[in-house]
Amino acid sequence: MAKKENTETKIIETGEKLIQERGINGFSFADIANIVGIRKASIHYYFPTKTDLVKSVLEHYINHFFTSLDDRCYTLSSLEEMLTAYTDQFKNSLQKNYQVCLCSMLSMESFSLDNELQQEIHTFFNKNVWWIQKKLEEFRIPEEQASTMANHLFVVVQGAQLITQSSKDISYFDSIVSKEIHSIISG
Amino acid sequence: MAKKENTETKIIETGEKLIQERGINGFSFADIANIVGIRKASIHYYFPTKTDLVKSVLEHYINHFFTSLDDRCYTLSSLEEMLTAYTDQFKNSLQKNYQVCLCSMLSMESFSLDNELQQEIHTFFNKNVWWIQKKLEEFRIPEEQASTMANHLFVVVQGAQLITQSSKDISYFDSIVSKEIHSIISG
DNA sequence: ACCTGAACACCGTTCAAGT
DNA sequence: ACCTGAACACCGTTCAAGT
Repeated sequence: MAKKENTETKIIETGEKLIQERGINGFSFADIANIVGIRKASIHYYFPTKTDLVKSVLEHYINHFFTSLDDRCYTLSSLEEMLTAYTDQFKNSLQKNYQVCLCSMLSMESFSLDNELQQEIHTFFNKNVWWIQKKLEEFRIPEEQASTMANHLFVVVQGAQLITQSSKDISYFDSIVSKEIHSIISG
Repeated sequence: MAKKENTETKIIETGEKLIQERGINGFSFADIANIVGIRKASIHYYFPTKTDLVKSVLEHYINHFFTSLDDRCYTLSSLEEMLTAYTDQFKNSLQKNYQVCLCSMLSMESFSLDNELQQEIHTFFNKNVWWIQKKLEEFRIPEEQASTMANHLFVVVQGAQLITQSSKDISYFDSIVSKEIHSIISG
């Protein structure tokens, strides 16, 4: 499937990058306009309000997140590899100018979000925990234990991301996350 | 020591509350001016720029954080009580309109911060881990183990805070944090 | 010492006008 | 269908002017 590089797609991809780096209130339509090469008024033709843009960016992000994760896991066989593939989704973001998971950033800015958006982020978080738990159960870990472990790994990833923002030290993220994965594998 | 309720203090306290709720780019000087009861231009007499205000707010927050924590622990005897006193600092914030730790919010917005501010937040985080580690060592936990546990508890608290922002469910914060404290006490 | 209105370049948003 | 300049009320910041 060829990538459609139309204006709308360029706006969404630019918005995604800017939100992950700066947050919803940390960039302007003028920033997007400069990067995409149009005037800021033109953005409103595709997205009447900033909220509309955020909704499209969120949909694009969530879809890509799980698609690429499942694609990656299809080639893997061990639980450790699959959990690492999961946490690498976040590590790869951090390696792109310390970008954080889109939903992590939006979650901290929930005051600026309407109820629908807050609900979608909450659902994404639940889907994350659910995804990890199902993987653990595939490898014969009992449901209750798998649920606790999944919640725990997810929380650790979120916290490690947040701390990396000020430390700018990705090796701290690596160390804390791999310790967590190891404790799941061996425990 | 009587509390000096002058204009400067009111601006700092209002700024602190607004940053913890909305983030640095989620409120305006007009918001502060309305609450404090002055015109927005007057704020610049005390704080020439928004960065200057954030620096004062940060200093006020960090000082109060460790002072009230140590005051609290002075009356406690068990490790579990002291660790709970630590995590209650964050829980108490969440109970005030889902306010997050000031430095957690600022850390996610590090793009909008100068190097000095980023460094101060990093230092606050290190002080947190250090504080937990010292408490564990006071209760005869060996240094290396105490360091790992301290880092882990801190990361879990940060992640749980972030998730609470979109779930608006403080009992999730409670559950994940108390599970962590219990695993330290019994492990 | 403390406060203010007016001005500046910016922001998101609207809209009538262009192709 | 797609883009734009101009206008609106807002934003942080500056400054000359008030007490």
